[in-house]
Amino acid sequence: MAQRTATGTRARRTGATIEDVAAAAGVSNATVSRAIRGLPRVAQPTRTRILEIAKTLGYTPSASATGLATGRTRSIGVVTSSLRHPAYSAALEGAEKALHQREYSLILLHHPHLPTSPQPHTNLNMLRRRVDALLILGARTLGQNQIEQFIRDGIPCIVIRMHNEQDDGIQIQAAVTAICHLVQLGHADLVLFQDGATTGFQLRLKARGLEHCANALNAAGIRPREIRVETRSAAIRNSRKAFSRLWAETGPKPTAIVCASDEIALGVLLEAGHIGITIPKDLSIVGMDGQNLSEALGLTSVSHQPARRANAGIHRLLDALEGDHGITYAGESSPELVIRQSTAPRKQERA
Amino acid sequence: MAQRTATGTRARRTGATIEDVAAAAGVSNATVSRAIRGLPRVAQPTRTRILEIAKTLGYTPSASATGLATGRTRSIGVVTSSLRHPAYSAALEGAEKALHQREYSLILLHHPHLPTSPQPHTNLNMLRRRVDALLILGARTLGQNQIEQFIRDGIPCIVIRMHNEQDDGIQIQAAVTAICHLVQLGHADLVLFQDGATTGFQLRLKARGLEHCANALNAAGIRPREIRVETRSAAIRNSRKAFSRLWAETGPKPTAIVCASDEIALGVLLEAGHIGITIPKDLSIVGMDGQNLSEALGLTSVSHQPARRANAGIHRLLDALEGDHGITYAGESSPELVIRQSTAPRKQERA
DNA sequence: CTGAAAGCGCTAACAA
DNA sequence: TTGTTAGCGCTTTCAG
Repeated sequence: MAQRTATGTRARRTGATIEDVAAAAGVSNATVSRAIRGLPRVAQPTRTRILEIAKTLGYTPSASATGLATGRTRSIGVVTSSLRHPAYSAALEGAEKALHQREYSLILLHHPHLPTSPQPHTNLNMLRRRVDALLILGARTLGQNQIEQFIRDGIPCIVIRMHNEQDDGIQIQAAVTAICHLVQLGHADLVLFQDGATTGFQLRLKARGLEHCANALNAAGIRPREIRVETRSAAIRNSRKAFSRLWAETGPKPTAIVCASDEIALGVLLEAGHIGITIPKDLSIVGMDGQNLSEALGLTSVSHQPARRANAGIHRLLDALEGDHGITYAGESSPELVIRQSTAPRKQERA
Repeated sequence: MAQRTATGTRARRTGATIEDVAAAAGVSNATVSRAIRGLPRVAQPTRTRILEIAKTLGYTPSASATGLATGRTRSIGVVTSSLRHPAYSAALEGAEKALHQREYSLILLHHPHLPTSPQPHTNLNMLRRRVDALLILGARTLGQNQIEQFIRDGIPCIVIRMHNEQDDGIQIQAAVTAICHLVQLGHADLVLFQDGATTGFQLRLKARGLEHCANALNAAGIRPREIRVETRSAAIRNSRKAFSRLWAETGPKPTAIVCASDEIALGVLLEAGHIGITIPKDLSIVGMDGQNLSEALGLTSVSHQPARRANAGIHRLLDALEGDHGITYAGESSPELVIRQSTAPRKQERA
């Protein structure tokens, strides 16, 4: 029997220990340990008996003890700069699923990055001896130095870039995907409703080494107009206004619009409904990274698949951890187009 | 010096231990332990020196070792049935904040409840010896038996009810709040856009012991009409249709609408815009539990404040844990009305 | 195939 | 004020 009377008052009611199981089964705790974890050197009948007794006693190994003995906590930290943004939630869900499946636990840390003041590594320290590895949601969530610090401490890190960040390596791909879809539908007069922060589309194409893409568009005579929507506050309202203004302009109306976010798309949708424009007959709209909203609205959109990417990230992390090799850098999965009801071929009536 | 060469191959690079600090400071590890944790029986100069050395060495206590020694993991499990729903995200955020502030870590578990098949306590077991307590998001997330099981094991649990559940104890309060607001604005012809699952409003009032409320409404000649919107799929679209149908009816139009969810409100808003109804001049709309969306839309709404409630729940849990007393059952904070731009006094033109 | 024993890093009496 | 010591519950050699 385990001598449950700790050294004083620190007795805390705790479940059965490995010793209880060992005693009940008439074997040593070493054998129980092997049996429970499915390790080889245990006779089949012994194993069966032990497992049964363990179940009867409701035995669950103590994470702390295992952790102390093995040096691994079997838990992974997930650091995110947002819990409200749907894309981050999706990523979190993807990570949770992978972790749960592989029987790791997920330690969540919300670490919003205030643009001002390079806040010190606040309670990131808390993670140091608590997790085996780190999944970081958002490229700007942790500083490069902090990440290197962790890695130096033997904690592997993977960063999942999110689309709403300055670093638009993903966003630009998504825009290209959306445009391709529209061009295939015959649209030529496109306008891009961009997030206020981003720089010119054509410029970004080139910066990303996608000149061929820019050239192709030019060759086809397609030169998307760009409109900046201030999204810091009241994205929806600003988007409505921008669309209203656009539509009031003289000259030919665009036949398709690509929106840099769900909010922007919603604003366009609302105003279009108000003006009496029928979607997608009169106008095609593509949203971006549509989570719940664009599905509910029937909005065609291109998704960055945060859930899938975070999921894959966790698997890479755990593979590295368990295989004792470095992290493998699988190619990021590219944005995926989900076609719903807001896009249609261009009207050919008076072509 | 800590003898870092473990019993064989299990050497895993790990940071400085308490012994390293003790050796460097020329004291025993017991003293270091006291110094670091701010316990009393340490001389001030010694403490200062130790702290400094600890910092230099980058010492962080091992959670496993502390856990094993104290019997408490200093981490709390948060079980949620949804990571996508904004209200759950908000609750998660609230919980995370409280936990972080009190230097606990949050172990996240996603446990969607499939209505079918009473799934066994899957990997809930994983939590058993990993957390000191449990915060459960959603009344239907865990079975009563599972919760009792945990409590029997010495793991305190608190359940945070969420508004989108059958148990509408909160939802009904919210509806009452919304109606009061509208009545004060002079509205008398209200309609409730309800979630498909819920039962009659008046009935629920009575079931909740709110007869006086029902009576007051009757006395004032206010008898809200109720419309069920199927929200299982395409809530927004269904809500649009329902509103469109309502408006096409002959007879007097309602002057205000209470919506049981954001999606429903959005549907109404979209269709109202389409028909050419001006909000709030022609029609007042109140949403529910508006997270990001209703703010962006300028929708007046009543919030269940999941973040605040989860936050408070965590604090109660930790107080109980640290004070070694039971959980105190503070009254749930009631729904809060947030007035934005979608409600206005009833037009008095032809009264 | 099984057991004995030595830790993992920290805490908390108790003694000094 | 500080040190000594005995664990916390589990893993993992190394011997049987």
